[in-house]
Amino acid sequence: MGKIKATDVALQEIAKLIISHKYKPGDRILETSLAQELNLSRTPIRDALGQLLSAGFLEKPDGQKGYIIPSLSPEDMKFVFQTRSLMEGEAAKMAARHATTKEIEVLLEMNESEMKAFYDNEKEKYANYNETFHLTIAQMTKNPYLYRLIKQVFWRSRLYIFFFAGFYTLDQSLRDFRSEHQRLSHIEHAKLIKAISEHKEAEAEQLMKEHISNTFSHLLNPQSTILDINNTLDKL
Amino acid sequence: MGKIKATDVALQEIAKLIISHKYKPGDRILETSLAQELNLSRTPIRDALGQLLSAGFLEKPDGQKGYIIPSLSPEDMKFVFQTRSLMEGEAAKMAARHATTKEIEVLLEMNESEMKAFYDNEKEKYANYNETFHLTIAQMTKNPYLYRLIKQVFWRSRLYIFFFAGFYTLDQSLRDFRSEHQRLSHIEHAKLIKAISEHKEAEAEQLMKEHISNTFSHLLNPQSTILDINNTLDKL
DNA sequence: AGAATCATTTATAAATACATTACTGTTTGT
DNA sequence: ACAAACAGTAATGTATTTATAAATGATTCT
Repeated sequence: MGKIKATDVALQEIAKLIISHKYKPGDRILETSLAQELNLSRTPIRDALGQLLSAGFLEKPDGQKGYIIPSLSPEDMKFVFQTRSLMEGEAAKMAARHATTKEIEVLLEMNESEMKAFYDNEKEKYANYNETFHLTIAQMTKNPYLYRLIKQVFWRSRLYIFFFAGFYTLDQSLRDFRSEHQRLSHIEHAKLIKAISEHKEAEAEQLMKEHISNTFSHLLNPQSTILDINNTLDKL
Repeated sequence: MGKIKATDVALQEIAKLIISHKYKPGDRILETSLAQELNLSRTPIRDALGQLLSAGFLEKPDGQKGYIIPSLSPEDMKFVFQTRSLMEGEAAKMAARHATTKEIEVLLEMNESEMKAFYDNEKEKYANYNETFHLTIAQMTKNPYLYRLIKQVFWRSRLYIFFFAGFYTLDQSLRDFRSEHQRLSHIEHAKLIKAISEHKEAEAEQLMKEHISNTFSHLLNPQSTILDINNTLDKL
């Protein structure tokens, strides 16, 4: 039977600790303390930290002990989203090229659920559907390497999404504030699906790049209405 | 003092075992046997295998024991080089945008050494300079994520280079055969450096993509003269 | 007081030991 | 003869121990 491995438990839990702001950017994380906190031996913790490291979710200062949560900065954020734009733009293009009716259906269903989660104000769900959407398109390239790499940067970008978009934020006022300005990401998704289903490669690529650029601008500056069609990322 | 860690030793040694064809694509690798072979405990071996896994140099079949050397196929190879083309193409463009005189100098020196290694028929050195060249350009983007991902795919592509280009091949006749048809990669590098130093972004991108495409075609079919300017990868 | 040195504590790297799961070969039943 | 089932073996997952390196804090010296 499928048994859950301690390593995977550790992975989930560590990610959760970061997402829930228990550990913040800049903080040091130690194997030992985590092992205690999660009631596991250091081995699975080590494995999990290793994975998070290679996923770019953590960093290891060399010659020093422990791991650190990467500190977030607008510049770093720019790099992350720039990379996403390049890779996911290409992915959208390839998806548009090869998309089957079955795949389109899946995307449409996903978009439905996403919309529902949005109107029900279920942010965590919304975030999860968002991830699934982006990764599904990455998978539609049929290129396993592209998929793998996109997944990595996407994970890295989640750090920004979680810290700046106010999921799980303890500060309720900030939370409310952000909600009001939440972007209508799913609408952009819908447009993208349309372009993909019509096999319009260039358009799909363009829409994806704009979408990612919009996410970027909005995270940086939530009150701004997203109107700039020109790729914000390119201007930086 | 700087002390060499057992994990790093393991990394080097395992890579060497693969490169030297002691383990071939499709083979299963076991922690235990490696530990014995390298006279190390399982812990550093585990760490090293984990790193090679996330670098795409190994795969882990789930529900099964051991790691496997990914089996090589033209299709898989296409995916690898397609991804390299996308990412390194962009890298070349960005490098052309930001290149400083100092950086150009470094590239030129590298190209010199590369040329020398070629004429001295020092294949291993030649391969190493090649890697350094590509990764240096990736670094010139200043985007750490792009760099990291490029490094990963590059490593994956090395499997093909090592198995198909006849470095370290035990079969001497194959080795000789390949040598005669060795590509003048460094000449393409030189052209690329020129474009970068003149800040011709589009040209640099194009040259890099062609270069990677040429490498691909040549590995697939060594006797072919490389003349097709049209991107072979795009046609597949 | 402030810097430098040393001793102590704490954390990691590596090795080992134990528990669990996948693999192998044999046997048994049809 | 072939498949299913079982037992035994070997490899992995996890825990623990040991050895080494880093961080901390006290102490001394200037």
